[in-house]
Amino acid sequence: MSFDAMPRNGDGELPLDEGAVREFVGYNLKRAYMVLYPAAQAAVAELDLRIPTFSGLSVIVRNPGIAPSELAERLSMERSNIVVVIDELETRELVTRTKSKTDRRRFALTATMRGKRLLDKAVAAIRRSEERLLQRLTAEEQAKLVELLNKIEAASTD
Amino acid sequence: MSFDAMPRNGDGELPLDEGAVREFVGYNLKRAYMVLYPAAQAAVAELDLRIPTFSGLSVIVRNPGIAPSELAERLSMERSNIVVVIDELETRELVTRTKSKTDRRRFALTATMRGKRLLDKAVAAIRRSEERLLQRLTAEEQAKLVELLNKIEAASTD
DNA sequence: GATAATAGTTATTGACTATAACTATAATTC
DNA sequence: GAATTATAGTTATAGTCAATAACTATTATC
Repeated sequence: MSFDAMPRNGDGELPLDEGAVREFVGYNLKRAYMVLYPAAQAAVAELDLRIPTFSGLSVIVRNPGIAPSELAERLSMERSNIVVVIDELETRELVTRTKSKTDRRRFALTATMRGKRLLDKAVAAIRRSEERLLQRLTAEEQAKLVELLNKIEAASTD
Repeated sequence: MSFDAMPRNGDGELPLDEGAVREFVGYNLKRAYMVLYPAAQAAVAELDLRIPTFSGLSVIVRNPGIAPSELAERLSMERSNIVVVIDELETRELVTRTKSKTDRRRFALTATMRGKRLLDKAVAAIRRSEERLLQRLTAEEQAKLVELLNKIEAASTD
């Protein structure tokens, strides 16, 4: 059994149908992402960080000496775009960029003390933002969600 | 107990740490989205559709007579950006745009036969794409995932 | 009737992504 | 070991989508 869509009379009293998009996991994914992303953006903006810059910093802190190309791969970004991120991090003295001795094509990226401290603050800020927005999900649900998301991510190599 | 990050020697033999980003639901959301979105994009591209155009069409088909501003609201898009979508749909004769009689500021958008047929094809194409990429998830897992995503979306009004 | 609000439009900007072309170094192949 | 190929980083540029401001026409409100 199916219900035909009713023509709208322009007075806006009929509830809007969601459209076929709602059947897709991708659309639901995007809608949820569009809740968390702007919130995270606002959280790090207070520390004068953009999301890509924050992401770069977060990987460099945990991987002292990482090369830009490795960073790009890890974050699935183009090398050309990672350059801008690194420039920003270096200018703000959050990261140092030194020539590798074993391969002079490469740079070794290392977070400064200042970079580490700022990262800690940024992490805390995004945590607060997610805590607020994920209130309706239990810890188990959040874990389950991440597990399912990671299964999708893993499928990209299929 | 914590493990300090090991300095990298530049020979790339150490596995890269994920960085603090991975702790966030938002990051995992984005990574999964970045698997499904380009696939859906490629699927509808074969029908000469972009994702926003497809989304617009999908809502108009189910809501004959819908106004552009309602469409924008339903898809969480700016009115100014919806105009481009509608232009495209009208030019391709997938949708008709007629003045509302009760409120002459408004347009009434209605899908043509051609629009409905193209939507069916596009829906089928995205379905195939998602079926392939969501193979690792059971039907129950997919349902659970959407349920959790919708809880996040609902939190946007908090 | 004057004022404010809404619908649609246009132009423009910004953020992020993607591509191509280039230089330097290193790895390879003959 | 010289020539070729591949890799790392960079620059410039373009594309996509989202966001803002300013404008006109119409309707609603005071």
